[in-house]
Amino acid sequence: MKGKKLRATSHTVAKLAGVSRSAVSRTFTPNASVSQKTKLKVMAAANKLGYRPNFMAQSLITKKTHLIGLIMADWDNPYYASTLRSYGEKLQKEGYQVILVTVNKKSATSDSINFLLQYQVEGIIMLSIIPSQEMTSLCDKKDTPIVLVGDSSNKIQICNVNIDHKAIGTKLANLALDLGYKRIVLIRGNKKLKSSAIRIDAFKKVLKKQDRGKIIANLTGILGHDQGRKAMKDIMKLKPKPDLVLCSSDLTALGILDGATTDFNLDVPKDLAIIGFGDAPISSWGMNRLTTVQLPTQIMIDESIDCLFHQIKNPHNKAKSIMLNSTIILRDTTKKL
Amino acid sequence: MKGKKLRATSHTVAKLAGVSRSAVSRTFTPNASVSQKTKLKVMAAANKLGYRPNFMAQSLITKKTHLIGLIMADWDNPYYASTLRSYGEKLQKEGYQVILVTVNKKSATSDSINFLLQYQVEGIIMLSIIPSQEMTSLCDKKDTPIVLVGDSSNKIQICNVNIDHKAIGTKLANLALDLGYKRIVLIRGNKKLKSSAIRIDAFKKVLKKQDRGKIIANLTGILGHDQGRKAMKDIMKLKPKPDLVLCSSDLTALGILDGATTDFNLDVPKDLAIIGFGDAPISSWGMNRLTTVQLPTQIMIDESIDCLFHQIKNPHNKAKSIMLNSTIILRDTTKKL
DNA sequence: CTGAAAGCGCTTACAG
DNA sequence: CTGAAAGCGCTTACAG
Repeated sequence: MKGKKLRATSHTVAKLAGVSRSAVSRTFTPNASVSQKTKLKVMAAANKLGYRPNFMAQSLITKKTHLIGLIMADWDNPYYASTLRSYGEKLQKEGYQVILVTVNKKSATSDSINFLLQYQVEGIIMLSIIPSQEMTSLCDKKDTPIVLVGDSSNKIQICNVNIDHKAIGTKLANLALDLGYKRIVLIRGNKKLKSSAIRIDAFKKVLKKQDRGKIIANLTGILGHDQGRKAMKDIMKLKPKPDLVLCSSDLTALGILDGATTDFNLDVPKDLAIIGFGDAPISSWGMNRLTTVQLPTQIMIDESIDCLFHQIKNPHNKAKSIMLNSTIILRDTTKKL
Repeated sequence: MKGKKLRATSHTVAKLAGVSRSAVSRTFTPNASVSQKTKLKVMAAANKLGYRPNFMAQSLITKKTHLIGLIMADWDNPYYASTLRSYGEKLQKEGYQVILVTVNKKSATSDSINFLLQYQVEGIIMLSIIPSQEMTSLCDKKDTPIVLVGDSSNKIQICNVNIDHKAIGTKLANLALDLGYKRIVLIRGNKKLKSSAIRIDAFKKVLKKQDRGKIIANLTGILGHDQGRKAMKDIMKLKPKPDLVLCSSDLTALGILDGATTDFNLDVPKDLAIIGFGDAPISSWGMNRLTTVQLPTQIMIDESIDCLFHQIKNPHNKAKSIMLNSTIILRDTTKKL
């Protein structure tokens, strides 16, 4: 007779403790009006039965699920694990749990949002998602706050926390010119990402304005170490030969670096300079020493959470976007100034 | 007058469609008995109102939340992002969503489990968690299946999917001896992890049995690139000097490698050989080329999900643990055979 | 401080 | 195929 023991409910506990269900509920509600005496009785019964309130039932009444949806694409990024961890820890500290939805770029993000809304999440954070109008109107209908981290879209009214890509593009161009680079290759991943487009536009604008330096190739669809290393083969065929490769990700840059040194025996930065983006931990390890752009990751996380909570607490708040500064870290894959 | 529009419920939809709430419910239940005609009416109303069933309310009746809890520690591992992604994708494909709980080693995992149980998760997967009796008895009380991935414990009756650490420890020892290494340093992270303890025991046993080779240091509490690189300084002080460092993680091994080559100008593997564990992507990049142990990561993920679903479907199933084989990958940080 | 009652949004026998 | 009713496990006015 290993019959399934019924799960303890407030009813069971109330019966055992000899009180009403209300009393049980109050015992588990902070600052509710219960006498110490009944509280103790209820606790004893609850412990005996292994009872804890059912959040699902609770949420039906309180309208609070304490659930935040996190939608992530672009998983190839090495610092995504730590980003995710930070979100998890911060959100947990605030008393929220995260429902994680993974999305490959092709799949419909709208479906994920719909799913999350059915779980009555109190807010949604989207990382590296290319936003669409449809997605946001979904959340609008349900009054669920949403914040987009890492890509912007002027067409969409949505709270967006992002790097100031225009500024960093300009900075990068000035650096490249100051260091004397003249034949530049641009490499990035998904060209639909607004962020990199903005950065590159700003970069180009500086070259044009100063009438120095030239972009001899503008490669897209290349992301990660292996694709970078492979792309290096095509880059070697270019003539004139480039003197700088500017990447949209550190991993890609490290692939280029590997290709250049291991496959083609180039001297970096003498024969070819490389600049990454993101300052992944690996980029500063012993032999890599990549010049790159350091992102204020922790600040982005904090700001996006603040932004979300602000919307949760003030439902009729307008979407206020936030722009963050990033810094170029000079290491060994570029010439010294 | 931007009054909050009330969320659509089955009631609202029913009224608009001119049918009963049952009809609405049936429309959203696959294979329920509804006529095409009412279904269409309901759908029209639902779309107009932006209605979708509330999962929380639904779960109260169906006893299904389609939620799986994922508890992770040990986030420093670089392949954790991809592991997480795989879990997410596979689980989503099966119609489940994941609630992610992050845990630092110190914090009480029991609390996380309690939390997840309150959300009525249908199962829990724990990654790199050091299990305790308390945790499992919690799940037991609620009849919630749990599977532990990546660490075992003989004291605990729990479904465990893990590498056969004894076997790989033996293999590693035989390899080390075959390659002629004699003065070996062992490095690992948390010494409470049963897995590495088992591996090391098996390793030692071979040395003892063959009466060859010697462990000249057994370092614990060292995990990740930076700590590895730092540990290399202590290793250099050892005498006699070691000829092999065996690490419990690729990242640590890469730190050792960086320390050896960058900080101490050693020739790897001539002056010092290094073996990692895990075969992280980085380990095979251009300049690293680390000899390491390749783990059947995808199989572990698949097996652990299968194991969980099996328990969900057969509630009275015994916990059957699974042992997986791993393979040594010979690259450039050890001598050739 | 306490309990009976109503109700959150849903599904599921039940009777028609 | 359809609807009225009961009920999932909880909380929250309400009256005492």
